[in-house]
Amino acid sequence: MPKSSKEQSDSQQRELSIELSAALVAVSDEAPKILLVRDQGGDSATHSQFGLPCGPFDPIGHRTLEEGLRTWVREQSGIQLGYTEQLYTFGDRFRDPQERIGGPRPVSVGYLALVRQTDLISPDNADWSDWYRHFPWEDWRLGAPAIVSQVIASGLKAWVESGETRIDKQRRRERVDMTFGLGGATWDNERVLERYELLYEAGLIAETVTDGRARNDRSLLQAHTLMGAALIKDHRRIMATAMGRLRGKIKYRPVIFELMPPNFTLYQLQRAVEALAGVRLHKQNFRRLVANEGLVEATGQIASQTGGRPAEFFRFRRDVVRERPVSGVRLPIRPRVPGRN
Amino acid sequence: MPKSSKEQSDSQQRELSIELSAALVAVSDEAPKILLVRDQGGDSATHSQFGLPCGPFDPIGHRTLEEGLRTWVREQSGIQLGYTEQLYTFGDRFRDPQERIGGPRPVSVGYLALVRQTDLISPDNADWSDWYRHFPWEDWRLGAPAIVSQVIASGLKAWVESGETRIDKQRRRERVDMTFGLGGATWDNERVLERYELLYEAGLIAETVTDGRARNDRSLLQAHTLMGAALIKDHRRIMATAMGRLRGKIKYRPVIFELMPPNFTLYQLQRAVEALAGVRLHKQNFRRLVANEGLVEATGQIASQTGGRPAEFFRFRRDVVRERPVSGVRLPIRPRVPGRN
DNA sequence: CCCCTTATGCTCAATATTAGCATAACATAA
DNA sequence: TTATGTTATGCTAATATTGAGCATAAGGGG
Repeated sequence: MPKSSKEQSDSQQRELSIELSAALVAVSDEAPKILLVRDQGGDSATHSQFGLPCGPFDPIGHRTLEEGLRTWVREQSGIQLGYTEQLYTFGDRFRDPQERIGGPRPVSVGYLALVRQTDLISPDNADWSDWYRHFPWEDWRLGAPAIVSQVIASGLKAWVESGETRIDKQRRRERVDMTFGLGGATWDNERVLERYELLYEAGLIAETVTDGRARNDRSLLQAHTLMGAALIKDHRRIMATAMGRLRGKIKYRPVIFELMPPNFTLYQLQRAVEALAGVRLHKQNFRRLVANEGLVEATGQIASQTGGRPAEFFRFRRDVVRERPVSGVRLPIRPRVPGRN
Repeated sequence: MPKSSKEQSDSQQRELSIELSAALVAVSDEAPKILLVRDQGGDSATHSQFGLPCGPFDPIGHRTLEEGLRTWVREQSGIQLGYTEQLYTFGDRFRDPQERIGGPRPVSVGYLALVRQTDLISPDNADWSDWYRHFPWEDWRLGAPAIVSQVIASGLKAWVESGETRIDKQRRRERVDMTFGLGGATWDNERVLERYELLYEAGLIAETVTDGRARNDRSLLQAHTLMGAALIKDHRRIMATAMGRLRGKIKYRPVIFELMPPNFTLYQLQRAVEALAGVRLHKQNFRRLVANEGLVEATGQIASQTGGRPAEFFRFRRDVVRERPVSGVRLPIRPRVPGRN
């Protein structure tokens, strides 16, 4: 049996600190948005100065972790959080490059928070950023993104080839195929985190560089720019976790309505789902699903607006939640080649 | 804007410690099992001396949270963990009654770990306990458990009535109906945590008492005994989280095979799923689903054993995971009244 | 009024699911 | 040896759910 680690820990645990970080997600202009704040310290290592709202957990002042999070978000962005859900606790060593140069060992608890379109005023010091600016390979609404076939596939191929042994290469290839839907596999829109971590391991994104490699390689920098905007620390990883979770959750819980204004047309609803899921849906089937689940009810009001027949406004039926175990919005996915509806 | 909490936290964060706890789950004898270890300190407040394997996270000695967890589990039970997944991080104040009398503020990261039947030797100082001994209301394999209609329904009714306002009572009733499938709602086997927390709030289980109420009320003690065996700290809450997650997960990921021996009959597989899900399934449909998903392949070997026609042994097809986004084992639920198969 | 756009109703075929029926292959008791 | 009980396994009819698309309605702008 291994030596107990108790003695060590008692004396040295002081190094510990818990950081609370929030991925605030909203949808507007048919794009998923994430709230970023400018980092006071800056983080020259990744050339990024933006990150998620975050702050240390205060065991005295904060009654719960979530309360601490709410406080920090309010302070940094002025936003009062609504729907909030814990994502994951990250504690790997050297997550934050600061740690190498003597900073404290960070453990960070990531949260997903949903913000309604109507509340979407950009606060001081913070900005709503298009989610796909940081994950350009995740948007399949117009078909397979160019960056997958042009940059990622080849980059990952090189990584596969750089495997030590035959077995190793084999395993790498399988992992690549599965996570990126290459080699005949299908693209699973929920595997956002797995894809991010694979790109990280393969050295294809900016964050990897902070773990040692040359920082001045021009072509590398250029490639990394293509691969989406990085954030401080491991905040892009938290974003990936958030979006993966959200993509999964909209399918089996009616969380999408946390992002919608009180009244919306079915098409607006569909657009919001599409923005998050990163795929286009079949319109008629989508409305049938939503209607059959009894998720919405007509308000009687008619939309005044955009070219075409006016649509009716609907609202979320809060009662369904009480009635029965209610599922979210399944995804009647459309064929790759965009057709009429 | 509220006063920044930064100043406070810098000086007083020392109080912080992170505890790693693992819910090790296995299935044997058609019952889900959980590994409990005897608590050195004891916890007179809840009359329980058993808890999950756990220990403090050591930022120096542990490279990752999960590694720390593995170390602690190995030390306390001798078990080398296989499939492991992080559940949730609990940080509410006064989770642990020790805290009231000056103990440190605990933040605890809970994990779910799956242990294969074959590896099921009960280690020193630890025991595999029937999961339903701690959650007797969760087992619906033989229909609605008596405890729900006889003890819980009435207890929760009293709690509903003790609501302050009309609105308050109304809300309580809705919550009760939804989580326990009363008043026409359907029982959702995944809501294990919600049910536990509701019982906790309503004061129907032993853990509640540590938050203030009389400890010597005889009828109360008796009622609490009926309501399943408690554990130290908030370990029963972590158990609830684990089982809820697992019940959800077996439906969409093939995790059930992490609990099975390499070869098994389809009925053994079904029994394992039933044990976890807490419901009985339709046999023929179950095997069709498993077969259609391509999750298993026949080994050719025939079971020698129990009364009836011998069954064929199957094994998990590891390749499916590579082939496509593979779902778990959906639950073709059988009617309440036990019938033939 | 024609044409473009979006909204909405509806159908048809392909699959999946639910609930059983029926038969096979063993063990054991009459 | 046969009847009976038990579990395994194949198969089917009735429903429900999906996927794909046709068709019509109802606006706006030339």
